[in-house]
Amino acid sequence: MQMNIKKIAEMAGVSVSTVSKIMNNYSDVSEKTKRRVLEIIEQTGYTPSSSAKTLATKKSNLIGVIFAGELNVEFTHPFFVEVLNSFKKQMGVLGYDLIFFSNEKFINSGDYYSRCLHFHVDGCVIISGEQMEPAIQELDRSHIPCIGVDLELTGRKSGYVMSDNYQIASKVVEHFYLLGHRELGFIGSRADSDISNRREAGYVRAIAGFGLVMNPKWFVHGDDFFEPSGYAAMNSLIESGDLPKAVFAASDLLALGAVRALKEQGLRVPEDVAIIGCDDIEACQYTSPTLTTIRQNKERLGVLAAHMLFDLINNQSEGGSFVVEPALIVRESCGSGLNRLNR
Amino acid sequence: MQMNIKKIAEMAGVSVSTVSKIMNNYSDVSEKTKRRVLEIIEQTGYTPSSSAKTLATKKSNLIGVIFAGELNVEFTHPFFVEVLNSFKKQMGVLGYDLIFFSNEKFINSGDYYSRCLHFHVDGCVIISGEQMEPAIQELDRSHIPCIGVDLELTGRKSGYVMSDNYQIASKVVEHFYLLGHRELGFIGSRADSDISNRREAGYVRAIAGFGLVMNPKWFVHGDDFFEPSGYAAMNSLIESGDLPKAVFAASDLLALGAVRALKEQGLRVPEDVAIIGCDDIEACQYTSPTLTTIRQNKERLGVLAAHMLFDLINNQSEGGSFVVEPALIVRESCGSGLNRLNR
DNA sequence: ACCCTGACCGAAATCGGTTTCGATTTTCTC
DNA sequence: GAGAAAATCGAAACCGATTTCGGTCAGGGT
Repeated sequence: MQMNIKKIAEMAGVSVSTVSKIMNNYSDVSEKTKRRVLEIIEQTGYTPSSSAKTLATKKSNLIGVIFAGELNVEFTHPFFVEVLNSFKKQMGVLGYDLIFFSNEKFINSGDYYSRCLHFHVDGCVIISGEQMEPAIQELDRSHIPCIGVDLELTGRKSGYVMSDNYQIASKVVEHFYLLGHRELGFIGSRADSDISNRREAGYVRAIAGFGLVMNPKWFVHGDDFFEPSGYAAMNSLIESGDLPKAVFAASDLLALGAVRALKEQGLRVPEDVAIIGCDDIEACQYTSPTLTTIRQNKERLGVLAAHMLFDLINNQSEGGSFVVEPALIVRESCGSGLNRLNR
Repeated sequence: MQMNIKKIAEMAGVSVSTVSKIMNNYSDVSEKTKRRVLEIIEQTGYTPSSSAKTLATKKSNLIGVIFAGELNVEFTHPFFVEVLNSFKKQMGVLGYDLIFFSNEKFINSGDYYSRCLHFHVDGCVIISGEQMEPAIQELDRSHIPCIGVDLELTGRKSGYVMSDNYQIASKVVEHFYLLGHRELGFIGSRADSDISNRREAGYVRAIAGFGLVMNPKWFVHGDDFFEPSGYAAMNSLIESGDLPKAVFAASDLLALGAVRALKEQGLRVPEDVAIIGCDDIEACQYTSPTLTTIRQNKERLGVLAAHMLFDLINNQSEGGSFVVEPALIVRESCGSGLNRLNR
């Protein structure tokens, strides 16, 4: 039988307010009645209704999760999924559950702000990597605490986490350089992808920094961060007849697609072309050749996002950003640079 | 400024009830006042509070998502992620949002039923593939509509979807058989994995059905459905010095792990050992060799789960199950069976 | 002019909690 | 043992919606 606070109160012979106080650790309840009431709560398996509680307190202990951007990443992108996993776990220990807004109900309207109000979420996390849309800006500027993952939110109650994309790029160039490569190519996502652009900009800068010249013909772009885009991009490079000796792909999936295209044409990785990816998703370890990549600390990104959001919700911070350090993970797709590097 | 129904009513010069009726398509409101009120709602961007609505109606339009089982699959298993993606999309068009319970808050208590009541979810989907835990049974037996994905729920208000695991196994054996293989091995998940066991049972039966003999030494098990387990399992097979000519792995990730182990020992796939996986996750297309596998129709599983749940919620069905047909996808890891088969 | 009928609208109870503040009881102090 | 302080408890307003049911009013029929 479905319980509510009134029934509990009756059974215990106390008032509704007393039961409520007990559930919320008020101090003005005697140990004796507290025990008695808790006993009954235990027996009946009573759980307070979240909607009633939310209605009364205007707090829901719910975090909205938004996958922004045109290409519906949703759960398909391994990088975001891993960040999300870590975020969910951390948010769980902080006492919050996650609610995922479906985009289908409001097709093209994407009115995230309204839905945040609708559900009374205490805060939300926005996962993107693409350009900022108006609907997101509205949220960013609102009073609702928001954390962007790979999305630069600058509102008063907002913050974001991302990896240092410039450092990512410069680590790649350095590695290529030390391995003796001077002809560096790049495979990115679509032109309006903020993250891809940062990596490209950092790459270009690092190339100059090492005194190399960049060849625009070796810079190609796919439609997204997924494997087929990398495959297509590398094929276009191959067809041009002018291949660089080393290619940095803005995601591991792009890199994997590039490798597949190369192999299909009978070209060897790393002997003919060296490849470095980005993210360090699990698959990197299982492919052949295993993929040299830049690791983004996905677990830390998730934990940081959770803590920043928590602080924002509890007014213990004013927003801001956290940029986490990437790390070069040397595997096979660039040759055994290990030996040379460790010398 | 945050709106509520009362303010809207005042601004429009009508009563609260009238506004509510307009929001819910009641017929006893004149076109004129309806237009006037809608105008104001539009201008103010008013969205009704879900908690107040849920409190009053006892419907939340929320679906709880539960990852059951000891090994925290969460978002890490590509198969479930794809089913979930499709489920989320379909549930979205039906007007529902998803809420993910975190396990951390109630460590080891896993009292899913209470949390369903707490959030007033209209139904929930339980993703598993492992054995049934008591906390799930409680939910299954409750009045809350539940759909299991790879989990056999039999309650009065429950149902489940899964692929036909026996057919999966028999398609594998048939394919191996037609390719001329007579020595068939198996790599499964842990012994208490329901799904793995079904596939194994079907495999054993099919082997007998083709008049072959099964060799228990060629049947090994990992700890889960992930890559490292497959790697370890294949290594133990290799170490035994007695390798089958063909191996069916209960998941693609297991299969990929097995391939990696084989390659590491200088063995060739498919020349030395043929491999078939299961699920047809995206990665199958990108590995080398590409992986022959049994495709589970993940999109259909998700859509079916959504519709079954919807019907259950609206009392339009009495539960039951849907078993979807698997399909053999021939790629490289068994050799070019294509030619022989198409003859 | 009167009654009847439908169309339209609103008052008020309700959902299940929280929180304030005053009332009552207990304990303490001298 | 009286009075004050502290501890304990409950009445009632409130959160923002829904829904029932009765009231008002316009217009049509006679």
